[in-house]
Amino acid sequence: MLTTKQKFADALREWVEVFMRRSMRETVQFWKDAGLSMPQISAMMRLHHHGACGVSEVGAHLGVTNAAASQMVDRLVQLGYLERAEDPNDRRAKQLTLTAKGRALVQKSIEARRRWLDELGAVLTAEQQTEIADALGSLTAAARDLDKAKP
Amino acid sequence: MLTTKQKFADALREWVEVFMRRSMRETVQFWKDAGLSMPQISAMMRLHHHGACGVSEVGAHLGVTNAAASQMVDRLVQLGYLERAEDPNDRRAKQLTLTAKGRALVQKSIEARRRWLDELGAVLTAEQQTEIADALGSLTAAARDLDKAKP
DNA sequence: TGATATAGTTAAGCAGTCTTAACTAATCAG
DNA sequence: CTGATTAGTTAAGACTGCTTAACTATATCA
Repeated sequence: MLTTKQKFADALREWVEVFMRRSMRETVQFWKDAGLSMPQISAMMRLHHHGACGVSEVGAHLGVTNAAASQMVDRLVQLGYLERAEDPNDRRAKQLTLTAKGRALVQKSIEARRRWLDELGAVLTAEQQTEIADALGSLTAAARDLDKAKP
Repeated sequence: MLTTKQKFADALREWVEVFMRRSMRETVQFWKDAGLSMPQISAMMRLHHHGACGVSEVGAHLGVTNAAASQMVDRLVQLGYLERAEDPNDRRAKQLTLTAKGRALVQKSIEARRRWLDELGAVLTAEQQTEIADALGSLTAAARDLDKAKP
């Protein structure tokens, strides 16, 4: 018989198969339509979620050298999605932030996914929706804790 | 005040966001270490989940031209991850399949994500795990229904 | 049979990503 | 102050990924 742990892992694995493949593909497609690549998306998402940071942090996040990060940031600045200002505390460092244009694009990408998720609500009862919302709340909290523990 | 529907949508959106960021980053990193890129991953995953198919199907899946798909497939064949055989029913078409080497790599990537999911289970109580498993079950079923209705 | 459509390949060209190596400029440690 | 470290940039070179356009070979239709 299956243990609680195994059932949990199986449910999660199945969910990943159905959802992730769809969501990942759609997301990449959205950004490709906007003329941006995976690394560029990752960089902008990093800034959206973690706020301003330096060039090396972006590089570390993507697992590339500072040189690569610098070049990529430069392209995003040219395109008007990022702003690259001098850090007032350390004049060697730069503070990267999303411009209004950058924030708008991130927002649009999030909206696009939301529309698909909304369709799901339509085929579930109110009771199911409440249960699922609660369960996913714990799951999200657990994932965030794990991220904090070892980012 | 938030409606049931809104709470549901928010919980789902948040979870997808947290999971996507983490999973996408880790997956891409894993394959980069193996010397492969996102499109190459997608192509191999497509073959893993849907079985053998032709070059154009891979292209359609990735949203690129046949020429691009053909070139990419060629690289994967050179690297020994894919096999490109003639379709016996239609000699114009090719049947792409994963080689043993290709299957091994896909398996290793799936294992890598499973480890993270295990960690997630470790910080949740048995009760929470059961609730979440149930919730994800309904969610996955609903998503499959939706896919059948309009694929 | 002959015209047309389909599956895939090849070539040329452009842009993005990445690396290493050499460099500038600012900060820090002694 | 001097030397070492740190943040970031720049340049050269290799490679991927993509596109369009031209091409081969097979299949289908009338």
